[in-house]
Amino acid sequence: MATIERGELLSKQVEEALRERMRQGCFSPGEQLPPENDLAATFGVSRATVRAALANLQREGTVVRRQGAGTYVTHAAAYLDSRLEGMWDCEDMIRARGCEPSVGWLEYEECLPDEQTRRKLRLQPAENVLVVRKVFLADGQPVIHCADFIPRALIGKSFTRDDLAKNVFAFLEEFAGERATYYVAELAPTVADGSMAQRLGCSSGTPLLLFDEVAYNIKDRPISCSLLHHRREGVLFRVVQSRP
Amino acid sequence: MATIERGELLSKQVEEALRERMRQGCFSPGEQLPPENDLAATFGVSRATVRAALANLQREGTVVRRQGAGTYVTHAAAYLDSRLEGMWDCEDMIRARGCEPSVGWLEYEECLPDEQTRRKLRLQPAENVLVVRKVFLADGQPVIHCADFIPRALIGKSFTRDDLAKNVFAFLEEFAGERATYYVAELAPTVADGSMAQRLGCSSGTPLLLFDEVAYNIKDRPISCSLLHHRREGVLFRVVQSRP
DNA sequence: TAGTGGTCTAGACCACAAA
DNA sequence: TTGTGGTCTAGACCACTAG
Repeated sequence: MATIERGELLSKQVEEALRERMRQGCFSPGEQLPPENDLAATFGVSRATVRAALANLQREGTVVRRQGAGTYVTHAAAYLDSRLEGMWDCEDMIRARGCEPSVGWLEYEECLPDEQTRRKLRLQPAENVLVVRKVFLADGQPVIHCADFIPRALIGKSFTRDDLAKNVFAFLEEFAGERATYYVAELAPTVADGSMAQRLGCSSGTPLLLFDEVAYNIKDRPISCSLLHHRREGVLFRVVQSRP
Repeated sequence: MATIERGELLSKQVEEALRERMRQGCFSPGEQLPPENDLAATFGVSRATVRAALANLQREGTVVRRQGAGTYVTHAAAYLDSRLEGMWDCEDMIRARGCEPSVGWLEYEECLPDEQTRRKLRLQPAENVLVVRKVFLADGQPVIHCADFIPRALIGKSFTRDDLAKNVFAFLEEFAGERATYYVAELAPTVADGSMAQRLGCSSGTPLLLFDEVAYNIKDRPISCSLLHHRREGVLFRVVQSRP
């Protein structure tokens, strides 16, 4: 029943097989999973491979494990789509809520960054940045205001306005040959000011969730920073914490 | 130089040893770490053990790894204290920002929960909850308003007002014999209304970050839920995302 | 005491990146 | 081509929980 094949990652296949069974209700929330040795025998893989799969499920909160007691299914599996973890793209976030994403407005300019941006990107005083501002719509309703700042010097190829509608990380890979390996985001609550309210189609004073992010390449060099303002109705952020 | 001993978790010791060297500047941000085989030989452990240690460092964003290229130190190690991950306690959050935590105000009551709370805790219609409301201070300044909801039936021992000043998870372990194994939190921006503003010593309309949390025990039963309102100045939440 | 998950080893092979 | 990290195995022993 496992249909585990060589080729794909074995642990990923085991993980997906377990996930699928949970979706089908074969294992229900609160129930205990078979022991690792049984699973290893069932799938025809080593116990270490099963453990890798279970570790992934545990990290995302789908199962809870306790030494001596067993592995139990949680009902958190239902929340998997709205996780804060692994979010790299505004349009994916919107899709995760079951809406159709689009870009409703876009403008860009090349200019000298303000002091804070300059420091975040570790730029020399006279270095320019490309600033891209957009509003993302979910089923036609504005939900996210995004401002991306990219060091001008990184951009090696010429681009068009359409290229800027892409995710900043995709843009960086294509036009700067830079890959973001990690980012650091700071979360803060804020309220919409006049221009933000106008662009997001809400009234001034509406609460917004601000993500202040800086992305780095493998060499730990900052390659972009972004300010993302999320409307409360637009995106739901969930955090699942589990402990041993 | 490693001083790895039997007894403690080997992988934890390796992890700490590497962390310590990074703190001492022995490995600086942007630098490459020695290959896994070298580290294994240096510490006198197997490569799998080294990999477990590196996986932990990678997950928290302290290092970035790429197949074929190597393992690199990031500068994100400096942010380790303000992580959203692993936050289970308001006072710890406040300490993480270098402030002294205290409880500035506390009130509690036993009552019937509203419909939303009842559903979150999966309670029968007539079941009571213990509601505890407190305000946490950071160096004397109010920063977090916390409301905890605990099913009354879970509480087996009698308690005093002082017991309620504790972390809800510590309270549950002591007075209900229940351990929280994971929680699900939803983040949302909001603004202070009249009473909230008064308790938090801010003006009405001040932006706040709301955590709407539900905690579960190992059997996937909800054992408490909480509404946490954070002032922007009070707590800094950072999220570090890394990708393979 | 039996059975569970947690840790560790030694070795193998593969995929990928850089010189 | 060389060296890196990524995956997988088979087996061992330990720590904890429950009956």
